[in-house]
Amino acid sequence: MDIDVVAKALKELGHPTRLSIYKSVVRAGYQGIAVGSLQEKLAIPGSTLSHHISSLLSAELISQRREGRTLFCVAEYKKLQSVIGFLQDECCIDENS
Amino acid sequence: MDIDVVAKALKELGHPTRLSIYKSVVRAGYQGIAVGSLQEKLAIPGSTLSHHISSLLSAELISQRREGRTLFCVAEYKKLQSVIGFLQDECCIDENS
DNA sequence: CTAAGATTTCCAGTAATATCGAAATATATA
DNA sequence: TATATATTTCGATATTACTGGAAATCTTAG
Repeated sequence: MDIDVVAKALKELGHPTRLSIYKSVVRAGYQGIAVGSLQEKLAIPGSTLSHHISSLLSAELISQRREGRTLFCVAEYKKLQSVIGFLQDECCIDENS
Repeated sequence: MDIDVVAKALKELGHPTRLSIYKSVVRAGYQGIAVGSLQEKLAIPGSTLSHHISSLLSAELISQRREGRTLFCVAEYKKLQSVIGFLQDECCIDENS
């Protein structure tokens, strides 16, 4: 996995509010969680929330699914796995270098 | 582990140059790698490198050890482990919430 | 077709981050 | 002590990010 892609993902996770959002989305499972529910749960203005969601989308950490007027945010679990994989594989101790 | 602490660590890792620095430091093992070696290896100006190293230090992702005039950067492996742990534990699927 | 609900985009102000040359500091060596 | 080496701090600038109110969009329901 490309280091720039990993850095991008880590960067977007590296903000307290966004990390909270992401945590809520992940814990919501495969069905996801509505944007409105996130707003209620985290008590932040809609526009601010929307910006943060865009950031997470831009890193492909989450995706969205529409159901009527409601947009659900769903975690891209594979992305998180590959980021964790990078940290474990590329950033491990190597006595030969 | 506090979410703000994790976010801080992720934020500092979320920059391509810093992630490269961190990767080199981690792979250098417990002996660490000299600041000068990092500069040579990554070909960036000393002042820029120094700022990035400060960022990593501020997140306690690395520490330093002096040997004569040379400063070695050493990875704080426990920190990485706890960040990975957070992502795996706090950000796992939970069907009951 | 109009109104209401859900979410985003626009806009603007403010704050934080990134970059790097030059000067300063710290440490060792002659 | 003078000099060389290693690294940081200063200072200045450019860029990017964060925040949130207001307006716009998109979608469904009446």
